[in-house]
Amino acid sequence: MGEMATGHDVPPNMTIYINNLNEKIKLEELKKSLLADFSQFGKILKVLAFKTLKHRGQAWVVFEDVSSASSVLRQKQGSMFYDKPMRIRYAKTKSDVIANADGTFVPRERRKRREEKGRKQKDQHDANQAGMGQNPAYGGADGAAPHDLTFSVSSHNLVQLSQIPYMGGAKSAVPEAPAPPNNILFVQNLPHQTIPMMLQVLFCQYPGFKEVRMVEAKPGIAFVEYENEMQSTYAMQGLQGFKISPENPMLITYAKK
DNA sequence: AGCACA
Repeated sequence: MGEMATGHDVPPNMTIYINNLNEKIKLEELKKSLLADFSQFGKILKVLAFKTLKHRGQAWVVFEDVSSASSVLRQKQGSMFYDKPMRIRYAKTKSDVIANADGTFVPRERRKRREEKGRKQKDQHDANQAGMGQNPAYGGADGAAPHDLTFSVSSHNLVQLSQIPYMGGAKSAVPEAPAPPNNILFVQNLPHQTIPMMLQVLFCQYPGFKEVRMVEAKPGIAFVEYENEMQSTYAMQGLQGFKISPENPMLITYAKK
C-alpha cells in the first residue's frame, strides 16, 4: 500500500536508461564520467551513448547485477550531472551484452528479417521477457531505505541514536496541510542539545545533501537543504519520526518557500 | 521528449 509512484513501467533489470543528460558534453567524456560515477555501485559491463537526434541526451549503463542497477536508480535519481538532473529508469529491452551472456542473443540482421516477415516476433519477445523477468523479488519492497543503521554521534556528550521508524504515537506525525515540495526541509521537535553535526550525520546519508542550518536563537528546529525536491522528499521519508532521543521523534516537513 | 547495441 501507500507506494509512491516512482514511474518505472519496466521491470528491474541490469541496464539503466538515463535521459535529460547534458547534450553539450562529448560522448566519450559523458561515458567516462558515467563509468566513473556509477562504478561504486557495482561492475559495469558497458556504457552506451549516441549522437543521433533520436538518441542524444541519453545513455545506457549495463551492470553485471540487477542490484547495482537498482542502487543507482534509487540513489542517483535526480542528482545533478553536468548541471542537469539525471532521469533514470530501467532499460526497456535487454542489452546485447546481457543477451550474449545468457544465450538469448539474436543478431540484429536476423531480428530485422524476422520482423519484416511479420511472424515469429512473439518468440523474440518472449525471449526478451524471459531474460527480464528473472527478478521476482524486487518489485515489492521499494521502500527499503539504504540506511538501517543504529549509530551514535558523539564526542563525549554521547547521544544514542536509535533508528526506530516513528509509528505516529499521538500528535506530531504528519501535518494535515503539507507545504508544497521544496528542496529545503524543515525539521522540528529536536532535543534542545542537538547540534548541526548530529543532523548532518543523519541527513548526509541521502543523495543530494547540501547542508544543515540551525538558528541559535531557536532551539529545536533546523533546515536541511538538498539539491532538488526529489532528493529532499526521499530523505524526509527516510527520516520521518527518527528519534535522536526517545522522547523526540523528529517532525519533518517541507520548508515554506 | 527521445529505449540502443558504431
